[in-house]
Amino acid sequence: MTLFLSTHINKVDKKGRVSVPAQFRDQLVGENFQGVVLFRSNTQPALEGFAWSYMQEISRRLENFDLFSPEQDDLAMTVFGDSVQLSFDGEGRIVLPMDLVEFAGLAERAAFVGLGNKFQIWDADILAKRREEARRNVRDKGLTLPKGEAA
Amino acid sequence: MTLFLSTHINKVDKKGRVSVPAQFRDQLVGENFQGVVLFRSNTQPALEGFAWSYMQEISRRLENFDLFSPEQDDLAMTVFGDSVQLSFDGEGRIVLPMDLVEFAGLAERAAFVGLGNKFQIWDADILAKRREEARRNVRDKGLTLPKGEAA
DNA sequence: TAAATATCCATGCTATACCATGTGAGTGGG
DNA sequence: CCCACTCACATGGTATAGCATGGATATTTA
Repeated sequence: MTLFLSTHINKVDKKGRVSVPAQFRDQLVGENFQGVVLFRSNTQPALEGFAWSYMQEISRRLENFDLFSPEQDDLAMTVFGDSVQLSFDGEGRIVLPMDLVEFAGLAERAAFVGLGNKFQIWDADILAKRREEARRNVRDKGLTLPKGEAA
Repeated sequence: MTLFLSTHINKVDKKGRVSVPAQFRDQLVGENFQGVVLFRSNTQPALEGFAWSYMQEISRRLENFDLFSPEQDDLAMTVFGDSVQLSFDGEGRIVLPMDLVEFAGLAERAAFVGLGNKFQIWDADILAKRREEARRNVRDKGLTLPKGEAA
């Protein structure tokens, strides 16, 4: 079971290369494909990363839609068509395509945020603001975890 | 498992030749046939490409219909009759037939869009509009993947 | 024989695999 | 308890092989 935890900040060099945190890499050993799959978050200025095997799961779920339904077309195009397969180099780095760098507003520092079976990549500064906002929401609205359902 | 991911844009030369992205090529090469099977999309101005192995899967599913039933005939005719087999040249290129080029409105740049177990070929400019629409739909309608039955 | 199609050859570029260096944390010894 | 050493991880730079692309030549077909 892959489990991405905690937040790690690494540098993005001018070619878009960035080290995937070793803790995350360790979760991916034994995969057929030594690397990650990235695509744009639908709701946030961030990239979402998965193990390649997780894409198979997504592929299976997509088949639950009716074939030729507009919803299926839209999802398939955004999920698969917008995704990229990035393999590690010898040092465990990936190269982020330019358009994804722009989409996430990535500057020098990239923040890898573990979210269980997936992770996100944020620009560190944007994430800091976003975090502050989230904390405020939790405090103001008194959000709590319901018992039972949480994984 | 074949899994077509990401979008690649390649040039179409004046003879209709276009390189199939190497990433896709690796998944398309079978024992029987070195190439790709193309269809007209039923819903969009695009071509759909499948691996040879996927065609066998479709063939298997068709056998679930009664032999010689009108449904089987109709399906088989549209599915197989409209399909085109295109083999690679030494450099991994295919030659797109004129009628398919017209159908998809292909100009200079052809976009290969990975959609999981199949891929589509779009004119790059037309795709840009369509992709924008797909992203908007996913975001506004809050489309998500349905939960799978098994984890 | 001419046109259309397939095969072969040549080239520039870019992605990626490789090598080399810096740095910080953790450990063991003094 | 503190210091030094070591190792793993992050980071920067470079070279090479694969890939996309263009053109030329052989082969087939009408």
